[in-house]
Amino acid sequence: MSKKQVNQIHNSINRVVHEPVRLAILKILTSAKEVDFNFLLTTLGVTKGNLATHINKLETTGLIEVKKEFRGKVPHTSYKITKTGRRQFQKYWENMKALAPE
Amino acid sequence: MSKKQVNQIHNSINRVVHEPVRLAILKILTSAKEVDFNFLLTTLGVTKGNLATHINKLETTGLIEVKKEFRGKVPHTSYKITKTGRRQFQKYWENMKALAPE
DNA sequence: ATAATAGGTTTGTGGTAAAAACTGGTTTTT
DNA sequence: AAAAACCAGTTTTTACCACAAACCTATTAT
Repeated sequence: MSKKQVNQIHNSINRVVHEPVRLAILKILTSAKEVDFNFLLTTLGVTKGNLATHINKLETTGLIEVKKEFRGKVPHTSYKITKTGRRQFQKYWENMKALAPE
Repeated sequence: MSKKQVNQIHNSINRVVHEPVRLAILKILTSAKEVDFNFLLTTLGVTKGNLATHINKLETTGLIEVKKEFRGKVPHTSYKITKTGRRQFQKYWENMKALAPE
């Protein structure tokens, strides 16, 4: 392995994507049709506050889209990955491969 | 993808390994024969203090071994990955694969 | 009436990455 | 001889960030 190849690779790692809980959310969103707050909550096993924070981060950075609606009188929030999100998720993994074992 | 398969996967991610600079160090150490402080410094492009901290973390968690010697009167420090380090690096990537796109 | 659900926000704690400054010596340059 | 640069860090400071716990408003189920 040459110096150039490894040089600065850690700088290419997108920290927003890199966080494990957010990685899991993005992974789920790449394959699932519909995903709502409760599904993520039970699937990931995190606290509500923590989940809300991660979702917020993903939304404000444009990686996911949030849809809020009322089902009757009950609020219901669902999420989907954006085109940018999908691209960045792919790109993240391309960069990570440079740090994986051969 | 089933719920069970994703459930809690983010908890399996070893945070010591997960940090990009440390990932890069471990990647280098899996293939390089000899690696010293200066090589890492110039290759990674981080500050000395930052590098020393990461090295410390890797040493105290048993992932790398530090060898200090004098070359004449000049101190020289070199590093190698431990058996545990190699195993954990492998394991980390196995776990990460569950979060990668198909 | 009470508890549970839904989808959060706010607050507080602790950990951590990273840069900058400092250290104490050695070697090289001028 | 003095200055600059190298070696391998430690210490200090800054600033962010993950996570948990508590709180909130409203609705629905028992």
